[in-house]
Order: sequence, then structure tokens, then C-alpha cells
Amino acid sequence: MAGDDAVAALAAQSISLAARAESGGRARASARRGQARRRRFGSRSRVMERISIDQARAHEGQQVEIQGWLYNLRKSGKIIFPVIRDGSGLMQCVAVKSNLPEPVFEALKNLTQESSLSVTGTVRAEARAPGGYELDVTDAHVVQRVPEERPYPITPKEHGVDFLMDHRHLWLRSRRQHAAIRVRHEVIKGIRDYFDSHGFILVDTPIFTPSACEGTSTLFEVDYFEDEKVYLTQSGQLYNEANAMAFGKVYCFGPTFRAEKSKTRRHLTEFWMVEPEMAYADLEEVKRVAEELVVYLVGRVLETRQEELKVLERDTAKLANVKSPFPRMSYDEAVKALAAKGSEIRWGGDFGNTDETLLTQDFDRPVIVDRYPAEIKAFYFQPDPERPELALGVDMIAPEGYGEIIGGGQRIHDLALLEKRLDEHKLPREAFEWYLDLRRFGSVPHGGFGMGVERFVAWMCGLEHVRETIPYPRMLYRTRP
RNA sequence: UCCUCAGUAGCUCAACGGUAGAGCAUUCGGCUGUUAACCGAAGGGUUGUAGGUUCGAAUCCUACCUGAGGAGCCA
Repeated sequence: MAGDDAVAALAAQSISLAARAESGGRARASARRGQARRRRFGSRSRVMERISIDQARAHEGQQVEIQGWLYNLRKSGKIIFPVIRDGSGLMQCVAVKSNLPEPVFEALKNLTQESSLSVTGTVRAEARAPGGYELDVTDAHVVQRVPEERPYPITPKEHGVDFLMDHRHLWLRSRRQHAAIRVRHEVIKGIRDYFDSHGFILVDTPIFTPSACEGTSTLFEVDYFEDEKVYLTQSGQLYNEANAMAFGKVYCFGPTFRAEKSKTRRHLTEFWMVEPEMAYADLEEVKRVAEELVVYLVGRVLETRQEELKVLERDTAKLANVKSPFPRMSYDEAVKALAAKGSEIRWGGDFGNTDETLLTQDFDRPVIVDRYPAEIKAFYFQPDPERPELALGVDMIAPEGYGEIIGGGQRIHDLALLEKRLDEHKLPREAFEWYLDLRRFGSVPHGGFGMGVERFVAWMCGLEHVRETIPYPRMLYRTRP
């Protein structure tokens, strides 16, 4: 109620401001103020419903009000077509000069892009309108008119990456960005639904951490109080292991930070990661859950976000192939396959981006690779019992060049072995005492994985770069807006 | 950190050693079914910065700044 009053007051104020700019607009402004006042007292709310554009279908033939922003305006003399967006969709409106009070028609006709306004009118099915419905305008109220001295910078034509990134706060209003963020929303919701319905408990891990998971070179350092240094987390995994020993099956889900000086289409310095961890789980169970999650998420996006994928011009046939079982291979087999394809990889090296693309090019779904050389993996991986030089780690590589979307594996549960590994990696024992406790008090085999949300969403959307999958991307040389 | 490419009107680009131009955006005019509408007109520039070569530099050279793509590293 208080919100409505505030909007009405703002509308009245902005109309009087707009009217001052017109010559002889004083009487009209006063008339408009009268309308705004009647709205405040709700005299019209009984006959007219305020709807969001995505509800238009259910209000065919009815008089409704839409509150939004001017997305585009096409003029043809005495008939104009303002396209309004309200966050839920786009609605083409039709304003005919002969059917409207002169000031209303003139205000609409001269409106600038992204000016905020509310329009009232009748919803009508119309094949010529994008979306299938349009609004025959009977009244309109401009809330704020964007002044022409400084027009909205993002025009309907093309723009470069630098310009769009500098205007990210406005770029989010565009259709493609809207679609990508909605797919992101669906993926995040899907992740939560999957884990919540499979016996997992959300137990979030800290963002400020006292020490590194895997060495300090890729951590952002933060000044804490009294000369203390802390770091922004790059993984919740160590805490996840403690949580799994407390709750059985857990997941954490939040932002993570990597101070890697990576400058590619797959990297952000701040990105979201979901990390499940399961007590009594071995490598095979980790692989099973990872695959089931991915199949579920792809199916869900296809089911609920067809409109968005269409806007993004995503070839959904490629996503429809993503079903169980995923092809699986060992690191050994992967290296052989890559060598046969002409890669320069040698046993013991990690896969480069071109290697990842080569590995997946023969498949229409993600590829699961496991049992990597222990040397190129973190200290906490359980060794393969048959070949101790291998770590029971697993990666899932998405098709179409989207790269590694999941990394995980089985963790060391033996105290002596874990102590040995800490020494080998020259990690300070005292910082890991609490972590070692997990092997002292009822240690069990366990494992889990991490999935990067942005890479997954980029794959779903078919985007060239992960920067469009997060509202405000943080990258090597970009921290604004 | 390294390699490659690019900085010209608010935006996207052209001009490639000889007076800086187009489309979009903005303003004005026209159009009653437009679909990034269309048609006509106007305003809009220290060509990223600093040096250098030249009669003359947006254009050639050097350094720097900014951005993009890639490598390594990673989700």
C-alpha cells in the first residue's frame, strides 16, 4: 500500500516535470495529477487489474494495467507501437491517435527508450504481435522520461563487448541477457531441488578461510582484524568433509574465488560452485551422482526454458542427447585416444583446452574421465588401490568445447596417509589439525565433487563466454560495475 | 606472465600518406499495422596518450595506456 502511494506520488511528480518542458502544458499536467490522485484512492482498481506481461494470455479481452519500461517504439503517423518490457516479458502496445486523449498520445509518441511508464488497455490476441498478444492502449502514465540530452546508451543495434561490459547494469535489461540469467536461475533451482530430494542437507562453508586448500598462489588475500590475514575461499571442500561426517550427505553452494590470472572465455575470478560430499561414498558413487545431476539439470532446462533457449538461438537437439549413460574412460585411455588424434599430450600431463575438446568431439554428451596421475592432483585424493600412482579423481567434460564442468573424487580416509601427503606437499600441519581430526574420529571412505554453475549455464545457453551467465562478472581486468 | 589483434561521432564501423564519412541513437518533418519499421533533414570529432619521421600523419615508427582472443592454470 505504501509502495503504491510512493509510485503514484512519483508518477504525479514526474508528469508535472515533463509537462513543464512542454509549452502550455500546465492545464494538462493538472488534469494528469487528478488522474494520479484518483488512482491513489483506488477508484479504478475494482475494474482494472494490474498484471505482469507473462500473464497476458489469461486476461484476453480484459482491461489491464502494465508497469514497465519502453523497450522500443515504432511510429507510423497516427498509429504507434510502443513495445513495453516489465521484466516478465515484452508486450507490443498499439496506440491510435483518434482513440486517445491528445496529451496521452503525444507523450507516448515522443517517449524515449527505457523511459518508465504504466499503460492501461485491453488485451487482444494478435498474430502480428510478437508473443501473440497486444494491448490496445486507452491510457498511459509516464513515471520517468529518459531525457534526450542523455539517451539510453544501449540501442537496438550492435555493440562491442567492452561497451556492453561497462554498461552491464543496463545490459541486463536486454533480451539475451534476460534469457541467460533466467536459465541460470533454473539451473540453480534445479541443483537445489536435486540435492534436497536426494537426502542431502545444505551446510554452507565459510567464505573467509584461514588457509589454502591447495597452496596459496591462487587465493585472494583479505586484511582481517589485528594484522590477521584471511583468504577468500576457493572451495568449500575441506569443510564439506567435516559436514559429511556430521550429516552424511551434504552440499554447499555459494561463490568461490580464484586469483588465477586466467584470461579466457571460461574463467571468472568470482564464480558459483555447488559441492556435494558424501560419507561412505566411493569413486563409483561420486560418478553416478554427478551424471544423474547433470542429466536431471539438462532435462529440466529443456522442459522449462524453451522460450529462453529460443531467444539465445540454442540448438536444443544437442542438449536433448544428454542422457545416461555418459561415456567413461580412464586417464590412461584418454591419453591414448588423444595421442591418436594428434595431441602432444604425454602421460603425466594435464589436459589442455584443445585436449578437452578433442576428447569430447566424438560424443554427443559429457565424457567422464577418472584415475589421474596423483602428481597432478591435490593432496587429499585417495590413491587407486591397484595402482597407487593414480588418484581416484574424476572430471566431467562437457561437449561442444565447454570444457570441465565437474571435478571431484574419493578422498583419503587414512590418517597416516593423509599426514604423509601433507608433508609431501609441504603444507603446514597445524593448519590442518582440525581436518586430520576427521580421520581420527570415525573416519570412513568418502567423496564428492564440485560443479561450476557458470560453465554449466554457458553450455546450456550455448554462449561463447561465461561472463554472460552471471549478473556481474568479475574477471582478471574487470571489477566494475 | 607470455603471444596475437584492436582503439576514429553516444554506439557499430569506413577512410590506409593529401580537406574525417556512413548506419544506428538524438532533434525536427512525413506516414493508421509497424516487426532491430520506413522516407526526408539537422546537430554531433583534439582519430586512446606521449614522442618521432614527413612539406603534410587517423594512416608510417617507438613507448605507454585500455580492451579483446588465446596459452599456461583451473570449475
